[in-house]
Parts: sequence; structure tokens; C-alpha cells
Amino acid sequence: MSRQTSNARDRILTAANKMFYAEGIRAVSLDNIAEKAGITKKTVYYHFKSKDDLVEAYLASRDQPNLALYRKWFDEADGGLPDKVAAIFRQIATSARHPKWKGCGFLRTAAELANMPGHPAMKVGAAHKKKFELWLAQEFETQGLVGGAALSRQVVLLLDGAFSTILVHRDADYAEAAGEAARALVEREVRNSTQRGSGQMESAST
Amino acid sequence: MSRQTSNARDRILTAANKMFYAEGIRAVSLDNIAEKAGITKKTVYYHFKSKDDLVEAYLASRDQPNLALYRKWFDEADGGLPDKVAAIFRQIATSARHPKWKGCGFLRTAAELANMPGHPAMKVGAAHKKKFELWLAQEFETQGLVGGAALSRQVVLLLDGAFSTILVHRDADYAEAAGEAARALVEREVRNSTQRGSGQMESAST
DNA sequence: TGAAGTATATTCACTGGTGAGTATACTTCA
DNA sequence: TGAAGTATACTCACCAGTGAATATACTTCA
Repeated sequence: MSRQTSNARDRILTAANKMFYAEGIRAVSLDNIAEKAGITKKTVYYHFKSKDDLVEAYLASRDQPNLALYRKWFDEADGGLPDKVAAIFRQIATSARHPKWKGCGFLRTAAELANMPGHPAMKVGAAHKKKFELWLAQEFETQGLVGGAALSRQVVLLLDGAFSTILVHRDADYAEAAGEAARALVEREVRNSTQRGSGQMESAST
Repeated sequence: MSRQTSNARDRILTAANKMFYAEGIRAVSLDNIAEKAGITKKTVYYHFKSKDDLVEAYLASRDQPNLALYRKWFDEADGGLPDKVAAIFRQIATSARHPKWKGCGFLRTAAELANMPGHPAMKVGAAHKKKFELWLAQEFETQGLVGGAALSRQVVLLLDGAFSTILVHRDADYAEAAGEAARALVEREVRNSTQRGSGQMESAST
């Protein structure tokens, strides 16, 4: 790690980030990335031991920034829990209207590498999604919601559904619909948790 | 189209179906498919004008069978609307526990080809998803639900969310969670529609 | 009816190009 | 000087797509 070094590594990672996200994993070669980074392929192999390694680094580099963004959207939104959750979906709708938007990089990578369940990038992706689910569950439980974990999971399902569906239809309105569904589920749980002190049934039936 | 003809074409399509679904689009070459089908690559090019063309045919061949399956699950489930919707998710959970399950072929193809929005296969995929959404909306409206279209969309979001999330975590339980969320949303709309005759507001607020 | 012609279906062998990954040598700075 | 970092130039495998030839059936008309 000397003067120029981390510079080249950063440039590779930046190029990988843009290209893998924009085009997909298998659609982008290390030659492409090297060219974009303005270095040789051999230098890529100096800093990353294989393409798979670089793919893993690509997703790892998105982990914290992405989570921070969700947290920011949530924290800065006005209103109660339902509004804060809905705000995340509204922000995603906004992002999705940018022409360069191509869905969730984690989800798309998982879809593309579905035939390699042990791939290191898959683990990074799964961990990222788990972190989000856990963070939201904690937010819910801090606010006194009893079924925070289950609710968080439902919101996650709507969120990933929005990512996928918007990508299929190229229609960001799906994020709004998902936001409304999430809002309804959160409202319901807020009602549930405040009415009965520590009740644990979710549905009237069964 | 003589006797032998459609035979080769079918074998190609069968091989493409299995391989594209199992491995992904760009991970599978036409050499691979030709070998699996027991014919020459040139024969593949006789029946399909390009790889893209074959990918489109692959998704098109899954359209009706997939929709039929969802309809069957829905129709054969006991109980009311909420139960019928939940049944779809339970069936998906069951499918997802098979080792060969790799998510939704339409969604995965869309994720992989996200950089080619005009790709013919993308159109087939979008149309497929729209058909499902429309079918479910009609089922809802036939049962007298006012907000059938919006509700159908919410269920779709949960469904595609389940596909994506299960794939990431390799955990079919997400389908059950999605099913519970869907059930809650349907129950809410049933309540909404029966209480007020033809009201059209979905949420108490705004 | 049967030979000549035509459309369908398939193969073998190939091309131009790209993929991941490497052997080796040069450069630069501490 | 010697280790970190980078480049040139390469290997070998594969990939989408093609050229030329052939086999098989389906007409057509003398």
C-alpha cells in the first residue's frame, strides 16, 4: 500500500461498481473494468485475486452506504412510524425514475448468481439484507411494537418486491403501491400493539 | 413442419428451459443447449434466429403454464379470498424447498437483462406479470372488492418480494411471511368493501 | 407413376472475437 | 537494493454466429 496503490484499487472498485451495477456481473469482463479504470487487467489481478473476489468487493462496498441511505430516509421523514416507512418507498420511487436506475444491485446479483449459492458475493448480499431487516425490526420494537420482527420482514418483502417489479415494468409507481401496503401493515401493527398491551395474535382467525 | 421437425425444436426448447432457468441466461451458451438437446448448434440457429430469440421463446413457453398453476392453486384452495391468496404463497414456499428451485424465471431474467430494456424477453416477462396482476384483480372484483386492482398490485409486490428474498436467503419461510402479509391486506380490503357499500377510500388518513 | 425440382431439416467445420487468468519484465520509491 | 505496483504480451478455452454441403420429405407435371 504505497502512494499510488490504493488509488488504483479505488479506481478499480469504482469502475466495478458502475459497470457491474449498470450491466450485470457476467456481462462485464475484467478487460472492460480495467479499461474503464485506466489500468491493465494484470493490475486488477494484483489487487483482487479473481473476478469473483472483485464481485464480492463490489457488493461489500455498497453495504454500508446503502444501509446509511435507508436510515437517513427513515430518520429524516416527518410523522409516525407508518410515515417513516412509507418515506423509504417514496424515496425509492424517486430513485427509480432516474434513467440509470437498474434495481437493487444485491438482488440482481443474487438473481444472476442463483446457480452459485456458495459464492462469496451471495453471502455479502444475504448479510446486507439481513442487516436491513434487523435494523427495521429494532426501530419497530423501540417504538413498542410487539411484532416488530414479523412486521419488518413484511416491509422487506414489499421493498424487494418493489425493486423487482419496478425493474420488470419500468414503472416506479409500484414503489408507491408497495409503500401504501407497508403503511397499512405498520398501522395495523401499531393499532394491535397499543390496544392490547402485549397481545400476540396477528389475525382474528385461527 | 414435418414429422421430425417440431421434435428438434421441442428438444431445443426443453433444454433451453432447463438450462436457462437453472444457470441463468448469459451463463448458458448455445453450444451447451445444443449438446443437451442432442443436436448441432447450427440446428438451433435453424429454428431460432439468435440466442435472444431463444431466450424470448424460453420465457414465452413458461407464460401460460405458470399462470395456470397460480390459478389452480387459487381455485383449489378452501376458504375465502384471504385463504385462497395465502394458499398461493404456501404453495410457493413448498416449491421453493425443492433443491432445483431458483426463484422466478421471469424475475431472474429481468434482473440479468436489466441493461437491455428493449430485449424481447423483457417484454414477454412484463406481459406475464401484468397478466397475473390483472387476473387477480378480476378475481377480487368479482368477489365485490372495490379496490381490487390496488390490492392485486400489493399481492403481486409481496409475491415478487417473496421470490427475490427467498433466493437471497435460501429460506422459504419468507413466503409464509409474505402470505400472512397478503392475507392481512386482503382481509382489510374485504372489511372495507363490506362495511361501506361502495366507498372508495383505502386508508382512513388523507 | 416416377423422375426432376424444391423446401425443410440437419451436420461438420470454421471464423472472428472475447473470456479469465498468467509469465515475465519493467519502474519507482523508501 | 529490493519490494510494491504496473505493463506487455501471452495462453487456452469458449462463445455467438456462419458457409457449404447433405439428407429427407413434399410437390409437380410429363
